[in-house]
Amino acid sequence: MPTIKDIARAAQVSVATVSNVINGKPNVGVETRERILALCKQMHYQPNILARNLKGGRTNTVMFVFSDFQRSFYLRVIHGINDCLIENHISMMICPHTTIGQFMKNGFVDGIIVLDKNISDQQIMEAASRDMPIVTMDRVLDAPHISCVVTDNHASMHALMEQLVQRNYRRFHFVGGPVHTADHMERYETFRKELDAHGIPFSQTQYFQGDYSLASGVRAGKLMAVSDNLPEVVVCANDNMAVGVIQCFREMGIGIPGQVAVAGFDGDPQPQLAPGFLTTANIPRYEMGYIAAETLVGMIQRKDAAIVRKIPAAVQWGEST
Amino acid sequence: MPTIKDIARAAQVSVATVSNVINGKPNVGVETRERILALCKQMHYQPNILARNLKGGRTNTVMFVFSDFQRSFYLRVIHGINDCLIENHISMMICPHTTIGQFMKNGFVDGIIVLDKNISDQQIMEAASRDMPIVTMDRVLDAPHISCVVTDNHASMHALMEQLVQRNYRRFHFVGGPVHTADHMERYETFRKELDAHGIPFSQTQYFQGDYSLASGVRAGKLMAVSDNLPEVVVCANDNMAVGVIQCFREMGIGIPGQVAVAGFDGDPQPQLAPGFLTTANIPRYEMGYIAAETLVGMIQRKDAAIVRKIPAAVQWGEST
DNA sequence: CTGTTAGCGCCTTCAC
DNA sequence: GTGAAGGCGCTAACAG
Repeated sequence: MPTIKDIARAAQVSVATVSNVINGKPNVGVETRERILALCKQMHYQPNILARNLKGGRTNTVMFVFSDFQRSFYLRVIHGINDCLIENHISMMICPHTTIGQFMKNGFVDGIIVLDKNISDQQIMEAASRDMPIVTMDRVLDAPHISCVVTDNHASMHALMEQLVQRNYRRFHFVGGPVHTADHMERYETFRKELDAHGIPFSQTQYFQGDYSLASGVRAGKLMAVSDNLPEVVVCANDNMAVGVIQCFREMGIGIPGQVAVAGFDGDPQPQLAPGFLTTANIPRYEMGYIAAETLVGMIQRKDAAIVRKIPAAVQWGEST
Repeated sequence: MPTIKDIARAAQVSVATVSNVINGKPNVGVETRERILALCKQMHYQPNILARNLKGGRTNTVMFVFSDFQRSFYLRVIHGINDCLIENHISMMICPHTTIGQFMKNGFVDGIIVLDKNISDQQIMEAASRDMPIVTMDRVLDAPHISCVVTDNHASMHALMEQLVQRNYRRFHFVGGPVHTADHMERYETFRKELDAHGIPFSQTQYFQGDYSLASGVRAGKLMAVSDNLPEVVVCANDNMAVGVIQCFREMGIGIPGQVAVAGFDGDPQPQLAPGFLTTANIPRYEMGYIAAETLVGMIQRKDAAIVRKIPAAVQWGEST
């Protein structure tokens, strides 16, 4: 690999001049510039990013912190991030939470996208406090250099409920996720608010506690069935639990949507169900990745201020309702 | 961020001594070493990777070249790679084929894993010729610094056929992929060989040309059905086509496996089918990623010679046969 | 317009 | 056992 020195020698100029040409500085004569450019091409010169960065420049690399390789829909997030970064000629580095230390700290990357619950809020804040632009996904943090991209649970649940009410569903059950999670709280809150808005009553006997797992959906379904407490429609805080409810009902011979309708929330492919069967709020994973990357690039290149972007999930109507 | 200089100043020693301590050189007094180590911890010192590499060291970073974010099973490959790299304290950089240029060339990464058909053999060879350790996946290249990790189509098809024959299937159809692809050729070749080995005849009327797409599977199925040319079992060069065949048969009221059995090859989740329904050769994506990374790490750290690793896919018996 | 100089943070001789 | 000096490839500040 030729270095800037080799080019300088070949062109009979100083390295500074070559550097100026490469970086598009105007202070170089036309013929000198052309000559150097030609040489660069001819010798296949590639500036060394490491050396360049050592001097405080940019690495044109963004880090994506992410560990959950079990959930295949995350590939869509990565895809979105990647597409945006490609357009901006930026590279992506994927790091699991275990190895971020060395990179967060020494300017190896220009910015960070965090979608990893193993990272504490504090770690993120700390990195941001060193002027590192950061975008968090699925988590909201209030700090100067931290932008956030999250699902708009309110708008999404609102839209879903509007459609359900419009189709004349009146007796609702709700299967909730872990009570302390933001997703659960926001989804449940809006669910209740919508019922109130339409004057539909709701009591504690209509609420079932789950934990986002399929098994907890099955449990909830069983509980409804054995206590002969069937609603017109079951709204679940996520798809997994909805699938559990459906499986349970099917096994017990309860018709869907004939006897009970079921709706979920997430929109990721459910191998146990026919595609498009489940009515759900479809979180746009690809788009959220793209938007996260776009936001980060703005912060890096244009010093954009931190911003919280709430992305609504479109209602995807299926046969389950 | 403190630099080595800051540590040296705080410890009242020269930077060289600090450097020696950090790099585990023996030529430092015990108490000096301890004092410096303590200081490093206390000041949260992190050596700057960029500067370190400038001097020809390692970046401890591996590049994974990959573009096909449509196929979700690739997440499993990434997972495998990632797990192996974590164990070796190496970071992973994911680059689409569009941005590899700058990285392949200037020692920004210690090695490369390529799983991207958009990269030409020649590009890979060229990078390898500069002493860059490379592992290709799903493609075999014969060059000094290039190892390869591929599916063992022969062994896998062999195993699949053995089981089919053992279950007394005798009349086989085959739906092939694009004839020039290595996967098709190897799978078909072994398919034929197995038939021969068991004295089972096969004629051109039993071969159907597909292109790995679901649609081509449907076409093949239709062709068999309308020409009243149904076998006991249809072996497909991949799962997609098998799903097509199955869909077609179902629509035409042909029982599976009652009238015709169907087997595929790949083992990736098929949203149209119940999980575990299709009999197939299950390619271990995670493991292949892991092995690819492991191989690369060996080449980087232990200067292992290039090697071709063929990974067999386990037969996964389902209800379709 | 072009060249000289001085670092960026670290590591590697080579003295002492 | 420790330190001083030089250099990796590049850029920025300043001279000329």
